[in-house]
Amino acid sequence: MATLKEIGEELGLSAATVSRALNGFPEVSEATRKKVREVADKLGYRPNRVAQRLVTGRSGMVGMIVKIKPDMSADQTFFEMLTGLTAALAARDTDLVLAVDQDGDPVTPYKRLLERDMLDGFILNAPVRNDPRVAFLAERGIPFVLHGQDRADPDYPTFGIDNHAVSADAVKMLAQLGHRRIALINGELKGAYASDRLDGFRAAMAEHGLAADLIRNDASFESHGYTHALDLLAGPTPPTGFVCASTLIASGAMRAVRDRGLSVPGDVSIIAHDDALPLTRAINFEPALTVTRAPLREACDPLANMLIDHLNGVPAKDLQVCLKAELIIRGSSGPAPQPERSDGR
Amino acid sequence: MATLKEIGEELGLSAATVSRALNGFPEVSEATRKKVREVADKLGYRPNRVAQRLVTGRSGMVGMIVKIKPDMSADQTFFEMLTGLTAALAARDTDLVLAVDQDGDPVTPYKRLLERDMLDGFILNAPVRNDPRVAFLAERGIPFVLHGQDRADPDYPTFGIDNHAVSADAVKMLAQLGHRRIALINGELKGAYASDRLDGFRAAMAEHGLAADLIRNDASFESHGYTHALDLLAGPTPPTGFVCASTLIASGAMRAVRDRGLSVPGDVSIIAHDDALPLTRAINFEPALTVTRAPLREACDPLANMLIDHLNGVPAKDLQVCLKAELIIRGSSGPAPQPERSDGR
DNA sequence: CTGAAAGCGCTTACAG
DNA sequence: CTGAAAGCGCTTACAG
Repeated sequence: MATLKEIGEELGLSAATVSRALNGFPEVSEATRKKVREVADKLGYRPNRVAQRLVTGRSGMVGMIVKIKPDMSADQTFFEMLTGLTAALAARDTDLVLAVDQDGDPVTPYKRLLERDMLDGFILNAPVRNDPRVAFLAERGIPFVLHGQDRADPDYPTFGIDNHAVSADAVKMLAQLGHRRIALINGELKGAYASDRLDGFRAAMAEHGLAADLIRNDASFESHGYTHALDLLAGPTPPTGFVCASTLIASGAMRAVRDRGLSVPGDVSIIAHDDALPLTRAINFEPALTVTRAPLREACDPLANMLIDHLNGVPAKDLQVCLKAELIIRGSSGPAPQPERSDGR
Repeated sequence: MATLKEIGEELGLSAATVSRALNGFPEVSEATRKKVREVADKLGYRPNRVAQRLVTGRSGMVGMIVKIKPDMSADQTFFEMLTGLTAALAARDTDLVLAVDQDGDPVTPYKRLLERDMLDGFILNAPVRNDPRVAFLAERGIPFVLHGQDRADPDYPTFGIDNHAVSADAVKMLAQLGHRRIALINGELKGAYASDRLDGFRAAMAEHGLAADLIRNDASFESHGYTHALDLLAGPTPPTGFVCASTLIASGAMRAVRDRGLSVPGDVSIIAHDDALPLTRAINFEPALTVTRAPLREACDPLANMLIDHLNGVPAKDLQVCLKAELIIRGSSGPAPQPERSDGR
């Protein structure tokens, strides 16, 4: 493995100059830079990260904790994030170190990882409201970026989507199509995202003068979509519109609608939030699914970059992004069915 | 963060002596060692891994590639391994760096990981026969340990179970119970483990003078266990015994047996290989499942230790372990049903 | 525009 | 049994 010194010797330059040339320092002449680049390429130079890390005081590693649910339901999103984050971090010369949370206190895996290694920071995923990990890391001055939003006014970097608007937009669209009985099949309420969606749902329903009484909060399984939808449809005043937490839940809900002998969107409209995960593609539904869309994968680059920018001194207030999911109307939503009039008109 | 120098200053010792005391060098006096330990504890000393890595030339990181199948079927075993490996490696001061293989050439993710970082070695999982990753890494002199066995006579560290014996033991047990028609519902044949199991099955069937004609090789899903078992049971001479690649497949097979109106183990015996994954516990089957058992989790410590021992100079030939899975007889296996005699005897 | 020097925190021959 | 010194490969003030 070639070193800066070896490159320098070949050119009669010092290692310092070679370092500056390779690192794009402005004071190096273009001629020198060019020669250095050539020799570096010829020798197949790769900087020794460990040496860089020692001198810069950075480890070049950030941590993330994987929470393994007993039912493994986190997997799909986990792999999506893992793929995107490793790539995004690699582009910033950073490694992702994973640790597994095996259902204990939420901060212990962070403690362990911090003790063992000098990690530069953390990516916090799947926050709950006022996430305890935030207090833990903030207290110790460990930098991190939060994926999502766990409180109203954070003083650390965050990247996420506006989950309040996700539900609100869905309700608004259905209400404009004439739906009056709209149900929410939400995710598990412990997740901050789900409680934001619930708030958004209630607010939008109230705004349209509708009763927000058809609500289920549960893990994002197809089977839950099915059973909750079936149950809601069996009620006294069944919904004509479903707002679903995920395409998986929408899939179950759609199956339930059909098992009741109803059609989508003729009798019941369905809209879901779409993380754009590879397995359950909204476009492949019959009819194609109307969604609020925010590809999970697209959170990876910002998360990685924001964390590293923060490590480089960018203040947290400049690193807080909340995107709006895109509303995409497809075939699963339509006008509310005409009420059957009993007065004969 | 305290350093060796600071500890030394407090005691009037050199950093060198402190280093030796802390690292258990025999020439340090016990008195000195004790004092050093105390001060180190008092100051909360943690060695700077990056500095250690620079001087030892080791990165303290090993790599593993996660192969994400489109159906995410690798997840359960992946998380099991991730949990065990990170813990086992941490005990040896080593980090696990993951990269994701997105369905391309099997060696490209290794190339990328090697280019980016100075990894000390790799853990190779889910080998195929004569795995191409082996040639790639061996050619470059990169140390690795293979989980499983991809060829007859490897010259690198390997840890796995005797998959030939897994099937052979299952067949032998069923044959001794009088079963003559024994089916194998195997994993996907591209996996080296599955082809070993197939070989073992055929060899044992031949040894007992039985025809090995009821064989299915397919991904390890419950649904595959169900459809293959159903199909095999519908044949002209249906099996009375099933050897299943996994508890998941056994679960499907058992469902199929019952859907045919048959009972376990009265009409059909079922034995499966059990990785002891948390989700599908053999003991929870009704009746409890007879298995060959080899907890996947128990491979993690040996894999981590063997790789690091190898990095420390232990020759590959001393780092090749092939365990036998344990045969555990439970309620799902029993004597072959008495053939209904048509001659009236 | 470039170099010499110091230093990041550790380990390890080499002396004594 | 312990210390002084060199060195791992880099970065970065400080000089010139």
